[in-house]
Amino acid sequence: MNESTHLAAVLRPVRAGNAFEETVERLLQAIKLGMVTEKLPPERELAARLGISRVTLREAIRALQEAGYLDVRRGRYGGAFVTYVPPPPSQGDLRRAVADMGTDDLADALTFRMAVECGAAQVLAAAGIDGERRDTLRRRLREVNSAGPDDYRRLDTAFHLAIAELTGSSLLAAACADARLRVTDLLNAIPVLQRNIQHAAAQHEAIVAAVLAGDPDAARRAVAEHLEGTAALLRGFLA
Amino acid sequence: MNESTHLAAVLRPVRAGNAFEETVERLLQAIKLGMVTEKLPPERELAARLGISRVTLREAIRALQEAGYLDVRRGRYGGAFVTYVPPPPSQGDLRRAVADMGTDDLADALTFRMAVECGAAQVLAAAGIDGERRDTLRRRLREVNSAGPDDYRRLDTAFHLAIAELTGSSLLAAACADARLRVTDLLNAIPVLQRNIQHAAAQHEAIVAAVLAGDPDAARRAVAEHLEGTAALLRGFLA
DNA sequence: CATCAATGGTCTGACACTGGCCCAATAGAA
DNA sequence: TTCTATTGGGCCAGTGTCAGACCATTGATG
Repeated sequence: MNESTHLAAVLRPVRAGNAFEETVERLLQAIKLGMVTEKLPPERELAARLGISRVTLREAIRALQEAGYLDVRRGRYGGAFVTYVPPPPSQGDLRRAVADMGTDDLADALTFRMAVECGAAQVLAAAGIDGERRDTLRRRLREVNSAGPDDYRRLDTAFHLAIAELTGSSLLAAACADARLRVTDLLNAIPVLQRNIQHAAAQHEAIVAAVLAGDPDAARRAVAEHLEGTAALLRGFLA
Repeated sequence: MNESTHLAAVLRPVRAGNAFEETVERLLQAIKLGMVTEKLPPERELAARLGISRVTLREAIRALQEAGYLDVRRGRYGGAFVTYVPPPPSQGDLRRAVADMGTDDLADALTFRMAVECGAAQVLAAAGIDGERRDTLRRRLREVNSAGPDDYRRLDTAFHLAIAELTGSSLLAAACADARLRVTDLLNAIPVLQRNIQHAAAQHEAIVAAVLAGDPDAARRAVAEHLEGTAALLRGFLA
């Protein structure tokens, strides 16, 4: 194994696609994750946030509009309104989603998610968090644990992301968001069963308890167990 | 805290800069990390790897040539030869590097690195590795632990990256490479003391032992301790 | 009803980036 | 010496992207 082994990690493609494609992807994920429930920010603001021109953003919005995800209205109090509602889960969708990304990429994504989420929980537990942030974490926990099937995925995402964000590292938050994005389609394709929610709730409790107790090992273990459960659920529906 | 809190993580800039800038950055990092010690791959191949046009790549190479990092020669057996040699560490360089990135970004980078590297070690330990990969890991360990001050940083990078790569997740490998890149300039600015090398060597041994033993908690703890040591070293030189 | 502020819609000139093609130089091979 | 494969160097036409300015529409407000 010579030096070129590591080169792959550094000399990888500089950009994933053109600006238009990446923008469509981003917006689609924001919508599917339920992070934008009403309407998108104004074009000018959104373009600035995404670091692209308004023209490119508008092309992406138009594509999503034509695909039925958005309803764009002009005039004051207008905007790009989200019309997307998650489709009912089906095994067919799951298999298609897996086929779309390939089994290698699936393993990659699950491994990546395991690493960054465990890392985030561990860091947060090790650093300790102050009163206000403790409240935030507890609130997220309450929200996801009291969610109904419709809101569950969205609030689960919010909970997991909150852990990364509370570390104060935007790089870590971005990595966790990215990891979650990569499995969104898969999770959306499997049904949300009350039994699974309750099982996950106990694990969420354990994660929060470990973080609040400042126990990095316990936090790591709790997250690992939780994500293992999710992965097992996926495998179950695929088998 | 409404839904918009999480938006920051998803509606972040789509691209970090233009293709030229990103390419210069990539190549510079590959050079500084010592991953390219002799010469770069041919322009045509490199452009394909980086997913950019040859024109853009050539501009980046010319910039690095003018900055004294490369020596470009034409004709068969020509190419872009690396002329860069790491400058002697100095406190001034360190302070400048810190000032360049800002203290917030520094904390962000250190936190990010802690999370992803701990996550990688944990995942690798949990998954277990076969004979061939065990040998790879052991070889990397031997190399870094027997390195002299000149080669130390390069082989240390190789060792840390090997852990991420052995998980088989290219996303994770990329994240770890990215994390390392963000602290390269800082590490290059602090002197490599024999005492520090020996201290780190013991920690590297502990990491490998935990991974080979399949003990995720121990692996996590060993990496955390190691990176804490590095962070403390940085703080010490800054104080 | 007239006005206004916020928002999407459109256009233009400039620059960045691409893909492809051919030229120039170089060192080894014949 | 001559040939040849490999590599960097240069150029061009086409497309993507940008920044900014201006137009069009809308619903609230006075």
